[in-house]
Amino acid sequence: MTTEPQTATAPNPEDIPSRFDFESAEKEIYANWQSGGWFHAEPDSSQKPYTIVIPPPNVTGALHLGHALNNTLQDVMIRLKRMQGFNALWMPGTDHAGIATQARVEKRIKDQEGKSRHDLGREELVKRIFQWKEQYEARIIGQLKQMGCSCDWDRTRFTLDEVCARAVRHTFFDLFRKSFIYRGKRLVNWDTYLGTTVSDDEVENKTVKGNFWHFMYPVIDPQPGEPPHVIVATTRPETMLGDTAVAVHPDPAAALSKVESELNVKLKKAAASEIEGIEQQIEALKTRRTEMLPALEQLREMANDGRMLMLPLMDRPIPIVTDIWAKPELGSGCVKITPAHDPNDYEVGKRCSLPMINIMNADGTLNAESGEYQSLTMKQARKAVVGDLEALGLVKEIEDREIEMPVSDRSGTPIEPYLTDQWFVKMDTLAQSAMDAVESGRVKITPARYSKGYLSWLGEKRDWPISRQLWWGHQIPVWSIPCPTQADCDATREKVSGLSAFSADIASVEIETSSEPDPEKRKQLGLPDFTLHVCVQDESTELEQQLESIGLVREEDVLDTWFSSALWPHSTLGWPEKTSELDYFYPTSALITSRDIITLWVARMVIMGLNNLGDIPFDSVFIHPKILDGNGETMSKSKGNGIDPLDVIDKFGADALRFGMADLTTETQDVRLPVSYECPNEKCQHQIPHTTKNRVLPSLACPKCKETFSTQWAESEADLAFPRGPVTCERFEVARNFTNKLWNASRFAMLNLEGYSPAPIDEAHLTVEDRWILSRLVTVASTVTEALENYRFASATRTLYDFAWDNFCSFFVEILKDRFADPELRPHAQRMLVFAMDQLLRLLHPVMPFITEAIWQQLNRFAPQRGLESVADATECLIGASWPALDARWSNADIETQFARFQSGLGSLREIRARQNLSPKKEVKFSIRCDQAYADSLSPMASYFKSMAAAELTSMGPDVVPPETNATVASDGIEMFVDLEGLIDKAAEIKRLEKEQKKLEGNIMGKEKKLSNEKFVSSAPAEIVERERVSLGKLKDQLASVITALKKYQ
RNA sequence: GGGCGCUUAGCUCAGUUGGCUAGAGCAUCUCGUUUACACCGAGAGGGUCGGGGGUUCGAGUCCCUCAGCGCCCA
Repeated sequence: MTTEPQTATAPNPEDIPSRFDFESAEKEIYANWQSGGWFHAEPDSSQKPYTIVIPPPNVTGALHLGHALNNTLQDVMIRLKRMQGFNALWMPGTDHAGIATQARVEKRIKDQEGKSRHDLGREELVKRIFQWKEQYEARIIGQLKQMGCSCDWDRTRFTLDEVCARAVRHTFFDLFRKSFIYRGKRLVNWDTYLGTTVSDDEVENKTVKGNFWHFMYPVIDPQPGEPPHVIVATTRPETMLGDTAVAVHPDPAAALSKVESELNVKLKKAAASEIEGIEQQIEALKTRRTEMLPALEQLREMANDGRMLMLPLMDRPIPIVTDIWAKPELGSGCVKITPAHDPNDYEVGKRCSLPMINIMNADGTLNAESGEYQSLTMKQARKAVVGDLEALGLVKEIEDREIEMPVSDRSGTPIEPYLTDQWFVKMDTLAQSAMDAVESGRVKITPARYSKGYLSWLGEKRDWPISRQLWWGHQIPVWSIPCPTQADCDATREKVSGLSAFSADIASVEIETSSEPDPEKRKQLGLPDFTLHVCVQDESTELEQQLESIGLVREEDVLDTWFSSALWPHSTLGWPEKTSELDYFYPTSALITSRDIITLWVARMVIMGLNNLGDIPFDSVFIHPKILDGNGETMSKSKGNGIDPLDVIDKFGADALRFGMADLTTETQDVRLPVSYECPNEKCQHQIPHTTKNRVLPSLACPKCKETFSTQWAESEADLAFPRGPVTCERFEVARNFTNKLWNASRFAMLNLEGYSPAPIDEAHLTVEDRWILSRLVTVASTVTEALENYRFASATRTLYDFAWDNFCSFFVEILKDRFADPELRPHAQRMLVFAMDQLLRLLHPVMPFITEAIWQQLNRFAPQRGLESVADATECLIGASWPALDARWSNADIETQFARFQSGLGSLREIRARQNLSPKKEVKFSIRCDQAYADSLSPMASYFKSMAAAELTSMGPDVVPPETNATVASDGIEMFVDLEGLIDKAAEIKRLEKEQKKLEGNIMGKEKKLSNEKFVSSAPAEIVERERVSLGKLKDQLASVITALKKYQ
């Protein structure tokens, strides 16, 4: 059903700007999409769902180009699926990002007000962080909107909001009740500044200058022949206060031999430059064997005899133990063991059942266990300990040495290994379920190689430490009470179990047995035999008060951020409520993220989805490349090399940003994006490449024009007053130029659509180029669809770019110019142009939604009804249009070959024109000697040579006689003669022919060699051999023709 | 130490299962403002596919090895 055509009158060229004004268009278009409800999805059983949950950006700060990439790809998929008729939901939201955000806000408060979090208190700090969150959440969402992201904003979630909090409580309760959650001691990375644990991935190792101190520990009652001291070396002398043993290798001779043989193996393979160093090492080992081995073996015997050392300063007897951690090839061959303050020593402590003495308070000062050094900081203690040992004459040597120092990523302070109580999730069963999901193919990871890391990480089944000593996050819903004795424990348990919550099964109790096995020691340290923990499912003031009145106290710690992120695919859909959304949209369809959080996040979502719903969270995971800067470094906030996508949008437009992003999404794992500032001074516009220094400055001076400009980091009024220097990158220029090309193609259409009348096309009227563009459209549409559905984004963008520019603009539109000039051909030509544009716009929409929508609206003004075999009203918005589904019968290889002949002929003509330096207006005549079939296939396009190469085809066929003075081009079994009477530049022509001759001879030789190789002819597939033969024949014809032509001039 | 990548034109990258003369964009050079577009058009130059070995009729593509770079996990 169509209404009367209403074609707008043609605009004047000056009515349509020759550049797309993306700035104003983007805002308006986005607002229209939103008000049209296009982003919102409701469960609807008549449609298939397609769901993506956003990797929630951290509210730590603004988004950078890495996020732009991530979200572009998601929006491309969502828009594609929406057009394909799916009920597409893109679930948006943000992540509270525990430590990262708290650290950032704390630092800000410290800088601006000089206050610590303890000055503010928990409630006030959380309030402040919430204010920060509001600000950055708004900014992040604003950025996503400007990028064109079609998220269902009505459903926006935050990992700390009520819905998510409820999901967290229910999950925690469930795991607690299944006894998957426990509390235990663990050596953690302690940030003494923030007063919290930081995870391994938040620790950075720095190489700094330090010392290696050699101390002498006296032997208690040395027997005759025994040394009076044992020498140990350390880079952290202050930890000796917590030493509980000295270790020596159980078989030093064997250990030395092993090292030596390893060195010998290395020596054999070593490069010349390394040989000397390795030989020296082997020599040193030999010396060591003769000089030190007896002493080490003696120490080993002493250890076996249970001999003791006196720990200086503390006057504590400590044993000599044997453990493989002691390296006989290093230092004295003995190593001091501080189990509570060193990860390796901790393992030794566990192996040798050593006491673990914690000498540090949470704030980094020393505690009562360090005797008279109590309340010094670790740094002060170092000085004091070294000084005191020197006074005692127990320092043997101090070496200068470079040491690896772990530093907190968040605060920059050195990490102290620290033994504390932490909550854990038992991973064995849970991890196995997530491994099965990927191994069985229920969750498909693309590119497949990333499954390996996922599986091997899960395969370790290491328990997940989930407590963080922070205030920003989900507070652990556990109330605890120490029970000194079994009797206390039973009594408390009885009291607690009597509460109504227990009969309602919304609270659960667990008993923790003290980790200190020695009852005497427990008494000494005041440790209870048991601790009773109660976990409460839902927030309940009443129950909490009841528990507290019994004497239970709530755990202060909060949960690891990833705990709530792990629930994201179902918590956002309302779980644990049985919502219709959950029922309809879960499991989600795709998860698109970057590789650094495959284990931290992806694996845990699979675990939690399976645990909470018994189903995987998503069918498919796509891991996209990481964006590196021009120096090959990953973009991150801490480095300051992250680029605000809005900078790019301001300069190039959102479509260019998106196209650029999709275009660099190949299957590689990283991609470099060298960026520069552009001097905003109109007359200068100098490009200033980013360096490690200038990329973090709030303002800088242009080295060329010396004018100062501001950057994205500008905060002060003074900096903001300077003009903003945008960030540029070649990739986006290419993309921007592409949008402009598209804009102008549509501009051409608008200027030529007056009098457009919609009608189904008559196949009889289709020209070769019509059939060609239709055939190309079928191929391009299927290539793009297949590429996008398999996450090959760059392949899709390149196909589209080439098609739009090289096929559509450079040929189809160019040819149409001739046809528009002819009133008889015009109506059909208009319909073809309209149809081709319509299809192209649809194909480009997922990647470049704004400009395609803008052009669609214009096209709707001039050609509201369109179609190929039948005509229909176009949808009002492109976002809601259907994905192209052109009948495959339009695909036509013969037509494409036929058209390729025209293109090749045109190319030859243009090349000759350029070589001969003919002015564009100078018309030439040419003829083609070819068989009749070829002539017939080319003749429909003969007239186009005139407009596209200023060349007139005078004759074509088998009997063509070349003109006296001509330039000859032979290719594909034909000869083309360009009449150059009175025009020829002989030297140029000879040069061209000689070059051609050389090239042909080279190729012919290669092919002849190949074909004369009997093995090739007999082994290679027949079609390959045949292809080579045909190709050789043609090359020989061409060469003959070139030689004939050359002879004429020589 | 283990794992995963990368090395192709001056730069940034394509190159599905080995098979026509290894491609693109930018940059460079030449020509051109013809009424969609100079954010444009026409043309050109530029590569022993990191080195070495192997498998094969045939290797940028598969295998081994060496070198350099990056990331992840210890």
